[in-house]
This record gives sequence, C-alpha cells and structure tokens, in this order.
Amino acid sequence: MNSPNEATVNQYEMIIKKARDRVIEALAKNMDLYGITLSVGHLYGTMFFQDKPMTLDEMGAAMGMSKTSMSTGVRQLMEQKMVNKVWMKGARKDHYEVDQDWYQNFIDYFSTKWRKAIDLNVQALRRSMNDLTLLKEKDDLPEELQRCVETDLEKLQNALDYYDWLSRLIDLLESHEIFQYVPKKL
Amino acid sequence: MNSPNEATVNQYEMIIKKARDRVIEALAKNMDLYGITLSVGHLYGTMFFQDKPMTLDEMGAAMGMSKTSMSTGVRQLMEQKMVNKVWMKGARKDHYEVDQDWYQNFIDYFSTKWRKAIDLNVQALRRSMNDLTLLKEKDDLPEELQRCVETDLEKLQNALDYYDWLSRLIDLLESHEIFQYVPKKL
DNA sequence: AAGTTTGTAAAGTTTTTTCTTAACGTATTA
DNA sequence: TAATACGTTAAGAAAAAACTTTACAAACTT
Repeated sequence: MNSPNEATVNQYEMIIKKARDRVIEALAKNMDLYGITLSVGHLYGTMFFQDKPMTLDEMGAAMGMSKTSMSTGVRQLMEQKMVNKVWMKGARKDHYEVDQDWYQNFIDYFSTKWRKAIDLNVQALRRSMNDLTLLKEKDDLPEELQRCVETDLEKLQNALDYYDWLSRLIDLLESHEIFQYVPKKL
Repeated sequence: MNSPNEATVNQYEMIIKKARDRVIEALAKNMDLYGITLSVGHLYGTMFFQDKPMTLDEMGAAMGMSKTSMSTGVRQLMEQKMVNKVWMKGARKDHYEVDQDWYQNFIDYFSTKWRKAIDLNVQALRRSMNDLTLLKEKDDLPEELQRCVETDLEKLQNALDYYDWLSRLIDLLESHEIFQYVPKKL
C-alpha cells in the first residue's frame, strides 16, 4: 500500500484543494469587515495556503486575473499589514507572503482605522465645543438659543467621553494588555 | 442688552449651525467604519442634533433628499440599532430618534458583524479540518501530501484558536465586563 | 548603451452601488 | 365606500468602484 495509483493520489489532492477552497471562500467573504473586497480576499486566502512567498505573476496565474490587479490588491493587503514583502536571495521579482499573526492583524486594523476616526471626530468636537462655550458667555443670548447651546454642549461632551473610552480600548489592544483579560491560548 | 437685534440673533444661530455641521461632517465621514454610507451618515448626524424624533418627511426636507432614501437610510440605521422608532401619541407618521448610547452602538455593531464572520469561518474551518484529519489516516498517502496536510492542519488550528479568542473578546464587550478594565468615566 | 524585465500609473470598460421617480398596498378619515 | 396619507417596493438613471488593457519608468543584463 506504499505506492498508490495515480487516480487515488489525484483524489487525495482534490480533497486538500477542496478543504482549502472552502476556507478561502469563507475567509474572503468576511474580509469586508477589514474593508477588503471579495477578490482581494480571495487573493489573501490563496497566499495564506501557499507555503512559499509568491510573485505577482504567480498570483495572477493562481487567481486568473491581471497583474495590475494583483499589484493593487497586494498593496491594499500590505497597507493593512496582512501581507509582507519578503526579500529573496538574488530574485528580481518581488515576493510576498501573508503575515500569519492574525491577532496582530486585527489589532493593527483596529488601531489604524479607528484611531484615525477618533482623531478626526475629536478635533471637530473640540472646535465646536469651543465655539459654543464662547457663545454661551454672551449675555444677550436669547433664552431659547441658550438652552439649545446647553443641550448641544452636553451631547458633544458625551461624545468626547465616548471617544476617550474608545481610545483607551485601543490602547488596551495595542499594548497587548488585553491578553491578560482575554488570553490567547484557551 | 436683553433684546438683541435680529442680525445679532441670526449670527448666533449661524454659529450654532456651523458648530453642528462641523460635527455632523466628521461623524458622517467616519461612519464607513460601521459600513454606513456618507449620506446616511449625514442623516444620522442630522437626527443626532434634532432634539425631537423626526418623521421621514422632515428628514427628507432637512437632507434635501427623497423620502425613499430616508426610508432605506433609517432602516439601515435601525438595523445597526443606532436609531429607534418611537411611538408618538396619536401621530400617523412614524417617528425616529437616534439612540444616544454610543458605547452600546459600538458593542452591538461589533457583536453582530464579527460574530457572524466568526461563525461562518469556524464552520468552514471545522469541516476542512475534519476532511484533512480523515485524509491523514490513509496509510497510502504520499509523503509530500502528508506534509502538506500537516501544515494545513496547523494553520487551520491556529485560525480556530484566533477565532476563539475573538469570540471571547466579543463576550467581554457584550457582557460589559470590558468596563471593568476600560471604565466609562475617566 | 541597447534591450529586457518588473512594477505601477492612466485610460477605458464593465459591474456594482446609490439615489430618484413612479407605482403599490395598507391604514385612516370622511 | 371613496378618498387621502403613509411607508415601502420596483424599475430606471446617475455615480462610484473594480478590473483590464495599454503605456511608461526604473532597474537589471548584456
């Protein structure tokens, strides 16, 4: 039983391929949570099971898509730090491989995207709160507007508190302190 | 100074409007993190500063858009639990208001979206791991394929561990236990 | 220096998404 | 029962995104 016939081997290979494809499909489908398109998700999945770093041409062949698409797709994945460019001994073509640390991928995505959102919103909130606080000082402010300013200021302060919380949540992730409370290994 | 002229009041109102618009703009821009489009984000922002529940017609007027768009937009926001339908004493039109609990909004979004992704991926992972484990038992499996199965199984197990971690992270949020480690009030 | 190879940018096409107008169904009023 | 109001579905138009082909610039080879 040590040298099976070719048909059996093909069948075995098919099982592996199907097992991979199933996972790739599921993976790709849910990468929209990372703002990543289905086809780029497929690319990621393909690279995930490739045990060697891939070139753009290899990706194009595996995906049946243009090299340009691979180039932009890989760039997106690199921006999310899900894929790294690897330097290979005397090779002209660029080689890429997936970063297998999904915990860090998650954290990086979270940090980058949400931190940016927080900064932008907090900046707007601060400015508007400042404007409204100045307005509140005016002693000829009609009572109706005064109440309006009050409630707005309260809302903005609540928002600010929330973003502060979110910022600290990100800190917890980035510092890996989270693993104290939600440990990696079950 | 208790009855300012009309021009001054208009100026004051303008300041409030600008303060609100700045925040609305920033808010809307970042709601893509919730999978929400810019215009629907604007709708959310508009409702956020409205102190009374709004009808679809009021929204349409405020946004300069069709009622149909308001209908679908509000539905999206309701799916994310960012907006609630409020029942109003003897009113024919439906009224909606934003849910001001941003912490819960965040948690809900997180739970819903990521939990779904986890379930789908874990299901695929389990099936493929099962297939591969069965394949590993075959005693006529060529050595090359055997190694392939081994590394694949390891990858899938790592993925499974990651999703388990993510699931526990979501538990931490959903149970509000997170507020013990990252408290709301600074 | 001429000729390849490799990666990316630009332009154009196809597909998808977003928004509007029009039509429908249900509920309310007269 | 007829008439009106309200929300939503369906179909079409406009805008945006994804992909491909073509073209180009930089690096390497000879």
